[in-house]
Amino acid sequence: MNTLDTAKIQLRSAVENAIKKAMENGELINAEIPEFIIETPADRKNGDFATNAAMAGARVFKTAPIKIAQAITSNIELDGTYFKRCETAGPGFINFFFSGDYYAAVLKDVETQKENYGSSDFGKGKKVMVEFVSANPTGPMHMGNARGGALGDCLAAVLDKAGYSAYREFYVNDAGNQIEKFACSLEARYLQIYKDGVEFPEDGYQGADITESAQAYADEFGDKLIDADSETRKKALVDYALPKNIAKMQSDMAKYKINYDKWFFESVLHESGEVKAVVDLLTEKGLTYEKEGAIWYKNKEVCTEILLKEGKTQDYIDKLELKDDVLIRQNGNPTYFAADIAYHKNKFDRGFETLIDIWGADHHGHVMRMKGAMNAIGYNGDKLVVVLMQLVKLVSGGQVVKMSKRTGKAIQLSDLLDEVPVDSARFLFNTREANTQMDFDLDIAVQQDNQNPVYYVQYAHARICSILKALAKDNIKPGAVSYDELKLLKQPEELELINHIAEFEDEIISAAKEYDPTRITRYVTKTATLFHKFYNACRVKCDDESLMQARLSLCLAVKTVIKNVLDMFNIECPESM
RNA sequence: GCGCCAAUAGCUCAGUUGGAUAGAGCGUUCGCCUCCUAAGCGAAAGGUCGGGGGUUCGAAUCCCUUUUGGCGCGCCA
Repeated sequence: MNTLDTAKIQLRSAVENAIKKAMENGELINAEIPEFIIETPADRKNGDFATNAAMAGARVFKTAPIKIAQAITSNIELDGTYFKRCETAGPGFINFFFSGDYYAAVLKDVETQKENYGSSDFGKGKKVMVEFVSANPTGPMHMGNARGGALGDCLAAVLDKAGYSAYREFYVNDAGNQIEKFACSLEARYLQIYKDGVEFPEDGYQGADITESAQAYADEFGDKLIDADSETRKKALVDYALPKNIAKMQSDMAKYKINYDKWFFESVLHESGEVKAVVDLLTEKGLTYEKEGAIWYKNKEVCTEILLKEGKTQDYIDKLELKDDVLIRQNGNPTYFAADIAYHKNKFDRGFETLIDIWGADHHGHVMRMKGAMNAIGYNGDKLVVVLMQLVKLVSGGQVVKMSKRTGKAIQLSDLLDEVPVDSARFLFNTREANTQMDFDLDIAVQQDNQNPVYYVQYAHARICSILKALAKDNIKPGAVSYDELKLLKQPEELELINHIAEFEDEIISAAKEYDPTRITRYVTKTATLFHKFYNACRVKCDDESLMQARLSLCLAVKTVIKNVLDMFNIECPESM
């Protein structure tokens, strides 16, 4: 239990006991203790914690909030807690102020836990899979994949820190319709090298990468496929181009410092019969039917049931115009949806308790039917969490950048990594919540200065290291600091910084609960800000040796927090800049 | 047409289960190194929280309605 949580629990029970005591001595009428909250006021001059207990109790106690607040404060016992005093304020808030023991205890926590500070067993070791990026291997990765990569990787890191066992997976769609399209596109581009008037398929992939792959094959193997039959030709081209594309994705992800536990190939699901098996399973459950030569899944029926359970009206459901989905096409090939059901079943069967998918927001229409399908085959759809990610626009000089200056083609992830330092990209993509449209400012990302938040944070760390070095030169080393010495930290900048450090573990847990790693980049940026303020207000190197040791201890705590965040996110944490 | 997401300072965005005078960065203006890294800090200016209703002690936050933008409603993935 961290010090902050301990303090909250102490406070809640102190308030409840005070209410009971006030009822016993007749200052309040007998009633059930109302539900109340304990929160951190926006303005710290209103206390370190505040409760609305008096206002919340106005009705049951049939008394004005201010009078209830007075009854509580006159009966409250704060001895033995991390609080030194309380006061009533405003419309009936009761504000509580930490004692010096609290701040000292926080710093001792950090000192004891070091690289584990911020970690918790909140997740109880549960296995969680984060599947992210999963870009189509028929073409290069784009900006959206860059955002998804940073968000997914850092979300997994946050989950680990919060006590889950996170697993990173990339789903490679190396089968199905898009591979057929890929093949036809490659074939057309290949033939166009040697013949005039070869038509490009209407729904083919237009990208220059297809032309380049066809050309690369031609450069290496010449025109030997011209007279081959189409199937042989397409297979040869795909067998040549697809592994290259996948290898490129793998090297790009490695460059982006993302290490997947597994690259899962869709083709495996087809070869193993899992796709067919899941269709059979749905059929056994009476959830499929044949129509026009295809096998359909009763999506409307399944989703309607879910929505009714959620309390939605039939009228609402009717308006949605839910449709059924094809699982096996007229031509006998399974759809992406069929394979995706099999894939998610496979994930659950591997023992993952929660599946987190990071998808582009353009797939949101797919969420309900996927959860429904999980329910339909006997799993819990609520254990599939889909984090939707809105589009990202690349901006430079206030203008949206659509093309790479260097290549003149659509911006790719590899172009981005050529221009922007990896740490900068990883951090900046984690400054905006997934579900908001985002402008990625190229100008800021390439700057190695104060405008770039990642450098701002790193600078705070380097500054601390510099202080330590400067003091070491004078033979001053951080030593064992006593509680009493730590209580010398009384400046507002010192206390605000310690308050913030105390919230680290809770912040990680909140980020894990909300599947939102972006909270942590904001948290660590605030940590840096508060440190810089402290640095300007208080000198560490000073004549009072006890105070110096206390401040040194605070510096070390900040250093630990920043390092723990940057290490967690796989971002460099330099000792000098 | 129906649905999902968004709208907060000039710009980019925070704002916790409804709480006290709505915040930060950038930009603008003015300050701070004889002293541990000025890649830093302080101050000023900047707001109809898209509009309108409602719920209540109290709303940026919850409900209804409306406007504007992004996205989705395939035998595509």
